[in-house]
Amino acid sequence: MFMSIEPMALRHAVLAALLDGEYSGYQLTKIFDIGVSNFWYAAPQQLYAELTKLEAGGLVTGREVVQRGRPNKRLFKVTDAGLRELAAFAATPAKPLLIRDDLAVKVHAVDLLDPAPVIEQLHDRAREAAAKLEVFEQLLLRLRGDLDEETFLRQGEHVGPYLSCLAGCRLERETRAWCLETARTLGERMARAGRDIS
Amino acid sequence: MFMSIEPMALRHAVLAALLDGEYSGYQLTKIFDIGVSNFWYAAPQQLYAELTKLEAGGLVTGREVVQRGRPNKRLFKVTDAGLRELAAFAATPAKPLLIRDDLAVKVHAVDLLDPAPVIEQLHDRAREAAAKLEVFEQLLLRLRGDLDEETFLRQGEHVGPYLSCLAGCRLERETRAWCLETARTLGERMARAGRDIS
DNA sequence: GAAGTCATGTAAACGGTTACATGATTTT
DNA sequence: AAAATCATGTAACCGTTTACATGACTTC
Repeated sequence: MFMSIEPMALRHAVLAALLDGEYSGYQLTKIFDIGVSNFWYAAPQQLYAELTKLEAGGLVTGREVVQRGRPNKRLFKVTDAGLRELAAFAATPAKPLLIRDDLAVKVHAVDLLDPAPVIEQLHDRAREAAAKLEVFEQLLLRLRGDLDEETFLRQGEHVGPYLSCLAGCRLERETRAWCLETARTLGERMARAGRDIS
Repeated sequence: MFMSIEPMALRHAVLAALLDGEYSGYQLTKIFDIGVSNFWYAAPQQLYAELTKLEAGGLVTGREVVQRGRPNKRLFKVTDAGLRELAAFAATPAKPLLIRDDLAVKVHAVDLLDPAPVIEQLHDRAREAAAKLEVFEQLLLRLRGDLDEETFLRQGEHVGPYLSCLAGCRLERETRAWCLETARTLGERMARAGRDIS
């Protein structure tokens, strides 16, 4: 059992991601790249390490799966103790969301810098956000099957992943919109400044 | 001078926050609580430590200000070397935004947990988002003075802080909306489940 | 033949958080 | 008299990131 009471945050994200089945460390890295990526980022190496710790703590169990033609893998699932841990976690007050955004720092300082590379990065980010948005929207379709959203949210059995994915959609949509607007604003200011010189 | 080339992320946020004047460590903690809080979180102790490192690296200079009735303070401003550092930072590709959200983890797992505390936390988060939104909107008003937004963005001199604040507004607005919607959905499902039992 | 995927780790360095520590002044 | 604000730090711990390491099989 774990002695520590509070921090250690990745742990709960891993438990939540494992709730709907058995996955290997490698498969988890894929899940963290897509389905969970809207609320948690983790590097692959973190996941392998975390699974080892969770297994040592009895919150997940692993079983070896022998494969032909491929390396063997270990599939993990959440134990009863793991579920209790998640329940305890869910009942304690959430910490406010902590943001740290490189690109916003650059925009904040843009008046004293060359705006061109910042504009380029805003377009990059907008493209990434659009791509993620598409992935999330596909995921929503898959999750709700042939029901429309309202019906699914009222009557579906597993709405958690759907609801968290909706948050991801909102974030990506706004990110895309802000990046494009900001890039346009900075671009127009650049154009004007160029004209003023010539 | 700093030897390391890339990570060390707080540093750039501090430089960006210091661009519009001289501030003490204590004042910086206030700025990180408000104006910068839409793209970076830092604990007070981090800021004191970071200022010390930045000064040792020549990226900021501090000057002692003797005060009566209050402890003396040190005011810091960005040096030319600091500005060059920021410029170099702004020109390198931004890392994708990394998210880690406790509350979304809980929502993701909510189907197997007691939804009541999660709903409560969603309301808490919605309230916080609304409060932050108000602060940001006041900040926007202050920043653009008596110009309307469009005119200010075209002709204003310092639009960086305004643009980054717009991102904060978008985020808080969506956060509030998602939290309230999600809380309502979960609440209605709870009510139905309660009726089904009785 | 090269690139990509499946599969899992270790170790070192870096960054962030929490707890502790101090002390004067101002406001309630 | 107590609480809040101004003002700055140290030390220990925890969590995250990066670099390194390995190897078979599959697809282009």
